[in-house]
Amino acid sequence: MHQTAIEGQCLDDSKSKRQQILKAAYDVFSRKGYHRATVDEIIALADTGKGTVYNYFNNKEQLFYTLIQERGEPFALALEKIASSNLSPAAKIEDIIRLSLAFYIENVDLWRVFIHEVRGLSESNQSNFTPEMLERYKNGFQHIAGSVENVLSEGVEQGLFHPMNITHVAYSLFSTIMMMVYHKFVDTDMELTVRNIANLFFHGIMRQ
Amino acid sequence: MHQTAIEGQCLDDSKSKRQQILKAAYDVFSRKGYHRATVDEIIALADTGKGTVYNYFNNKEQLFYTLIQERGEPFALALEKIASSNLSPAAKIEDIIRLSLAFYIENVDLWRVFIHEVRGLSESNQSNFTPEMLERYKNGFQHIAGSVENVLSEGVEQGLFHPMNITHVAYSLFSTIMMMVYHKFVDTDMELTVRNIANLFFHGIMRQ
Amino acid sequence: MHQTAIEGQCLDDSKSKRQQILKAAYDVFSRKGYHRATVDEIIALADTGKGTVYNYFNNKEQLFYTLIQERGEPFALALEKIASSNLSPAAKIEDIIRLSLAFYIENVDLWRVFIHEVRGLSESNQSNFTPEMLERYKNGFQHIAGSVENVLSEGVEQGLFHPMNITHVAYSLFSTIMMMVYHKFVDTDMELTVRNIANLFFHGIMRQ
Amino acid sequence: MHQTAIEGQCLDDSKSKRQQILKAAYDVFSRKGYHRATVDEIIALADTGKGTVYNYFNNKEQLFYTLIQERGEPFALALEKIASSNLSPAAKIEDIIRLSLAFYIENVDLWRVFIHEVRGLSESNQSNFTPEMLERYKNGFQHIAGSVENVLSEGVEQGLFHPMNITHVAYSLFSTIMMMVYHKFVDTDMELTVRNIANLFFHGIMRQ
DNA sequence: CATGAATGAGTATTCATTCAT
DNA sequence: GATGAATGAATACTCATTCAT
Repeated sequence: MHQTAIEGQCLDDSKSKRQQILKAAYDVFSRKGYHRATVDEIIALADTGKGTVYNYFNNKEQLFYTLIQERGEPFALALEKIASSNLSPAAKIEDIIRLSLAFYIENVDLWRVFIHEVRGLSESNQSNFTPEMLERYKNGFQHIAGSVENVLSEGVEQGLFHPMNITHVAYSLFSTIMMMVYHKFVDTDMELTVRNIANLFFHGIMRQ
Repeated sequence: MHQTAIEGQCLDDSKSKRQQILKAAYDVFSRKGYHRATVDEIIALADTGKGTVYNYFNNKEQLFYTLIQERGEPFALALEKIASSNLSPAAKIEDIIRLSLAFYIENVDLWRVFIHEVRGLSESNQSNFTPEMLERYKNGFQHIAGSVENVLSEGVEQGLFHPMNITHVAYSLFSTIMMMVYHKFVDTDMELTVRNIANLFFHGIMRQ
Repeated sequence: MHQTAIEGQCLDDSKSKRQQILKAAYDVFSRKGYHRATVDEIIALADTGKGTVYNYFNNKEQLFYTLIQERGEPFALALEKIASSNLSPAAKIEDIIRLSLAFYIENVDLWRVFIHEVRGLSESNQSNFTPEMLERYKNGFQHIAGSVENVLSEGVEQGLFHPMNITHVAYSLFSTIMMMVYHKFVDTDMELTVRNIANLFFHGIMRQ
Repeated sequence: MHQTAIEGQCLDDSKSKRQQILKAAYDVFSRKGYHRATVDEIIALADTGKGTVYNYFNNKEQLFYTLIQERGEPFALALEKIASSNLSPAAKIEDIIRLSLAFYIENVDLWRVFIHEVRGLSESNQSNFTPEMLERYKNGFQHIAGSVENVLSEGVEQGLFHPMNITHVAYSLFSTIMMMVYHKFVDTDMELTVRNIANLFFHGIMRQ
């Protein structure tokens, strides 16, 4: 288990232990869901000792949420960047669809677990999440949906979109995107999928 | 708990035992999710003995899926009835939205659990489900979505709807409906919600 | 593990499971102390399944305190009976010494563990002890010492004993008794030990 | 934590490291008892690294017993000095009571832990204690009690004290002293407590 | 010498399932 | 059929100890 320090990669070694664990945890949580995932399986995959996991994470729950956080934050930031860019609202929506598809394809299993498990974890909070952080997590992609709402709002103001309940519509878009990934409906040509979703979302199914 | 064995009510009793268990199971599974739900809590609520559960159901898993089946089947049948009615495709879609909203409102928690759990079923199949049953469950609302696909198909043929991938669009509709319920976005005036969803689905967000 | 129900002792069987566990727990706790004692060893000795322990007791801690309670209560009652009898104070003291010696000889190891562990268990109270009960336990033999205090008080009032701090003296007597047992100083002729302790306690070491 | 290795203080430093650890260990063992005490907490208090502890002590157990030894030896020596002084037996006893009270007040928590833990040492002897050392420890204050026995013996020979089992009586005295400290019965005016104990010990409770 | 990251043996506890009554 | 006492496999987590730097 102790690395026979042959090569000179020792510098990032300690850093990589944590990364190894996170990577393994991602695998196992995605495949098994939160409850069926066992720490034993994670350490077997991470090729590490059981105690090491608990050196880096307080408990299974925190390991899980660290994973979510590390994966979700860059995505949320990228979304915000699109929303505040100079593109037209319609172009922004297309970009958002494209980015979201890519993100969910990468994280679909973990995200599904997250969306499911985040309920029912409020009380048993021994993790060191501040209540605010927990709230943020509990709202799931609410934070993420915010960016879309801004774009929709912008489009309505410019008279490009119909008046609407922007929150509902934003969530509708995301639910469709997640569903497409979830059911493996995404074409190998992702651009095609982007256009299909955008089309449905922009013009609906009805002729004229 | 101990039946004061007067008489005559035995038939009723044994029948209702099963129903009591299913009702209790619905409550507990909905509130706790599959893994956090315990047989102990279910029998406490059902006011029955632990062994009795195993007289009617092979195991916890089968109890869960029996629940799904008993709740889902009437819904699927009602959908089929709408799909094969004489209404216009658009009117059918509206009826389907209305019916589905009502169904998910009634079953949101259990269904959420179901959608989640059905994934982890492939690997550890110690249950006595035939592969076909499993397949049917794994497809989740596939059966249900079929009815919508038929309506969409009909609309496209009649030139009322744009050409589209009917499967994708059908699932998109359902994902939006479920999301609306899931996030408690449904108005007290349900009819308003029905119209909003139908509007978005028929005409999209874009003006003109 | 399931008893091949040959004989007709089935009636007290369920009762005896609990008793088997308590007996085994007594053995192990006495020998190993609270922390070194393992549930595994207890069940091995009790010839029972691990779950069975948790059917009867909430956790290791409660198992331990149940033991203490079941052993200590009869002793406390017997002491009270002596204290409120018609004997002379001196005769009561002798009876108390005799009874206490017998009790500690029987329970020395468990009691030593108890006296030690009772500190530091106040906070982690997930057991279903009421705070009052816990307080009673925390005070150790305070309850028990009360009976002796009453007898001493009586003797002082009758002018038989010197004025004294009755609490301190009562505890002194018990500490001597426990120490005698603890160090296995008790003669095979217990009556001799009783007289020796009583002599020291009544007249001290100094001539005249 | 990281020594800014200036110089010259290395000798002092390494010496004080050991002392820091012993001091911290005393604190933690006293507060938590042997089992609940963790090496992690000790090093946090000692402001040192985990490995350092194992440079100076073979293991947790030896750290504990080193502590006992370093604290107990000066006390034992002081007792011997009193015993072999020119004072009268009664005056020696009073001095011994005074000294012992002071010692136990200072070390009550650690000593309580020690008295308790010394029992569980026989079975699992993976420590590097020689059997003789172990025996010495197991006898607890036997070494200490020896001094009192000598004084008692002296008093009996001089016809000042009743004939008695000197070992039992010596232990009785110590058990009372320890109990007084243990239960925080010691007056702020310690001299009063000394006199009370001496009185009880010399003359007993009975009038005449 | 000092350090602390890595380790894994050891443990309490849970809970689905069985089976004798 | 109904029951629930008994069961033990499964699992998260702790913490003393090691060893490469």
